[in-house]
Amino acid sequence: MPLPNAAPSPFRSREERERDREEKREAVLRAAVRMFNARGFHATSLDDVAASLGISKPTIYHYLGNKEQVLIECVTRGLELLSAAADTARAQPGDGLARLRSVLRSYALVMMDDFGRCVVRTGDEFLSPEGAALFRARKRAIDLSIRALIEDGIADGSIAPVDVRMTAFTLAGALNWPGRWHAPDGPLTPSEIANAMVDILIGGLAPRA
Amino acid sequence: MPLPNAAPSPFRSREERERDREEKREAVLRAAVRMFNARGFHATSLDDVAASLGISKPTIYHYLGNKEQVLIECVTRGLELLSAAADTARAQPGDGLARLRSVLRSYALVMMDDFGRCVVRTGDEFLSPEGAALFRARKRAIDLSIRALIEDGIADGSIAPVDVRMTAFTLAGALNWPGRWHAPDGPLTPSEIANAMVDILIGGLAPRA
DNA sequence: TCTCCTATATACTCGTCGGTATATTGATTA
DNA sequence: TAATCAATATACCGACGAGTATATAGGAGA
Repeated sequence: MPLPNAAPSPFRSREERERDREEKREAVLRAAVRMFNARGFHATSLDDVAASLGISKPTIYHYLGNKEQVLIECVTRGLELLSAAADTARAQPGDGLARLRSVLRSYALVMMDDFGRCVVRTGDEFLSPEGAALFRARKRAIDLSIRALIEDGIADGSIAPVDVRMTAFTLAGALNWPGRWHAPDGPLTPSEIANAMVDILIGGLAPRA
Repeated sequence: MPLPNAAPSPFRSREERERDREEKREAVLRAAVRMFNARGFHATSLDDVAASLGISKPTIYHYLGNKEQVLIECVTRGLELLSAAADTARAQPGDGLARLRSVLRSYALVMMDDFGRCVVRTGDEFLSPEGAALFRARKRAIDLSIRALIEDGIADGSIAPVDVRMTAFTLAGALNWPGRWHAPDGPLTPSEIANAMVDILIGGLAPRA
């Protein structure tokens, strides 16, 4: 076992080196997604991303294959957050409406995260046909999760008998939007925004009789 | 006065020439907006647009100043459709909720039009700072229109006492979304989609007691 | 008729950017 | 210690695409 207060060795073990590498990869991704979100994918050059990290472009290519792959990794992370939100909330107790509410809230929060934002700001047109197909498939899976939850709610009577497909589109559309306009330094916290939006969507506008 | 059935003269008067010019300008804009929507602004070259009309790039420059101006004219047309929708529906009779419903419906329909789509697909990041400022100002005006309508409805009791700002964001977000996913050849007509979405937004998901 | 304007094309410039070839340095391993 | 591999840089290539210089052809007006 190591001595207490042992000076950190400059010699890295195999696992340490692998961890370093992973860390650098992540740093590239984080820098890239921020710039993609701020300026748009096509308007961001990998030279810019590299410069923002104080490195050079070939270093990025050392960690990631090409520009599209950088984008795909970013959206993939966002999609994973979204899927995780859907899956965990779905496994919770409560009636359909309560579980849907929970999913919607998490979904909205992800949309105010850098990687979540990237999902909604990345149109199919930025990806190669194969990339776009994968992207659509993963979004579709999330959509189906939400639909399933709505169906549950209708079945147990906690949700009104709405058109499931259109409802899922409408909810997702509304909750995607903060990905485009929300500024992290605004007066409202993501949590407040998520709560407010979900309440409006669940309750509607017409006054309750 | 002209003879009945006069053969159309190949010699154009001044007004005819001006009308011709306007028509060609419009044709360029229509071709451009379709391509921008399909492939994205940056991925569409003016050579592509020109080719789709069977003309050459300098001809586009003859009618429009530069690529950004082409985009600005496209979004402007979309924004005008949106403003018109808001203004005409707002002047109609009925309580706040009824008028809001009418605006939302029109808004959704515009989002399934080429120029309306362009508004929602064009991020600020595609525009120069001045262009973006103008764009934001016009979107803000539309947002304020919708907020005013919501306030009217709350005042007359036809709308529940919701948070006006967040509600406007939520509604607009939901209705913007068809601009990104709606395909003109889908099974549902724009009118059906608009109706379904507006019903969901107005009524909410929770069953009425 | 001579000139000017409009509409259009061809052919070019020039900057940007994705991607790569290659060199270097230092640590790892046989 | 020699060979190898990881990490990084500099310098380059090639494509693409916005925008322009310039030519032409024909109608409009003086």
